[in-house]
Amino acid sequence: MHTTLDELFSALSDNTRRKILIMLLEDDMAVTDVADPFDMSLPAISKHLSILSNAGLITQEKRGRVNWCKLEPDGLRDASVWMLGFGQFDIVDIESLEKLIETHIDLTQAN
Amino acid sequence: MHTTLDELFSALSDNTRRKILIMLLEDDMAVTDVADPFDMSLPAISKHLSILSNAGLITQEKRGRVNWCKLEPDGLRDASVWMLGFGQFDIVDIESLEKLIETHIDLTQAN
DNA sequence: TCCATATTTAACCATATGGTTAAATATGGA
DNA sequence: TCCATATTTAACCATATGGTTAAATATGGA
Repeated sequence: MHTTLDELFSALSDNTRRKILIMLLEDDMAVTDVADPFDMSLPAISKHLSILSNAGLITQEKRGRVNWCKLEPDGLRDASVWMLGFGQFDIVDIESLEKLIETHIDLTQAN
Repeated sequence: MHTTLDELFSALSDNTRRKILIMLLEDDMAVTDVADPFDMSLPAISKHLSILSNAGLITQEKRGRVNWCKLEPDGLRDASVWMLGFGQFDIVDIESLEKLIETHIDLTQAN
């Protein structure tokens, strides 16, 4: 799925959508369940979800009546590649990056 | 300068603005010079620049008639912290990250 | 002093965005 | 078959966004 950086960053520029992404980090969710914590109508959430889909940040799979929303792990890739490729590598200090890498390696080896 | 993630991602969601940031990676520039490569009016560029300022991605310093635009190195920090903290660490594969870190360390030691 | 240069501000416009409510659609289950 | 549940679509609305041109502002320099 080819999406533009415009779509990606724009999808990320809304706090509701960022919260949804974080919720989906836990587990796949039905649209109704995604909507639950928000003080907002179901159609509004439905629209946010299609924006996230179009940006490649989630996928949706309809099983029966339920449309399951699933985080798309590679969705952020283009955005982060842009940011890293941007060259301002100090965006995160080296130390915490190395810590993250170690964590990642640990997790990998735990599998 | 406290800016929201909304402002940050939203500022990054426009290709003109991303191009401007990359231009400023080279060197500080006057507003007129920033505008030059774009097929767009000066006021339009001026607006883009204030959006980038408000998002904390650049700073502007007026010297004489000229308003110098300068990349704000830490501007991307909050956005990238969000993306990394998001947990999907595979956004960039470990290998290229390590390569980047090495490059960075080389550059640091070259100073 | 007066013109040129650099930039922003004002007023405007078309389209996008993020929300609403009401209606439509599709599936599940008694 | 018929109602309930899950979700989307349609129509609408207010405000934001990204552009325009014309005018205003401020500084530099002859």
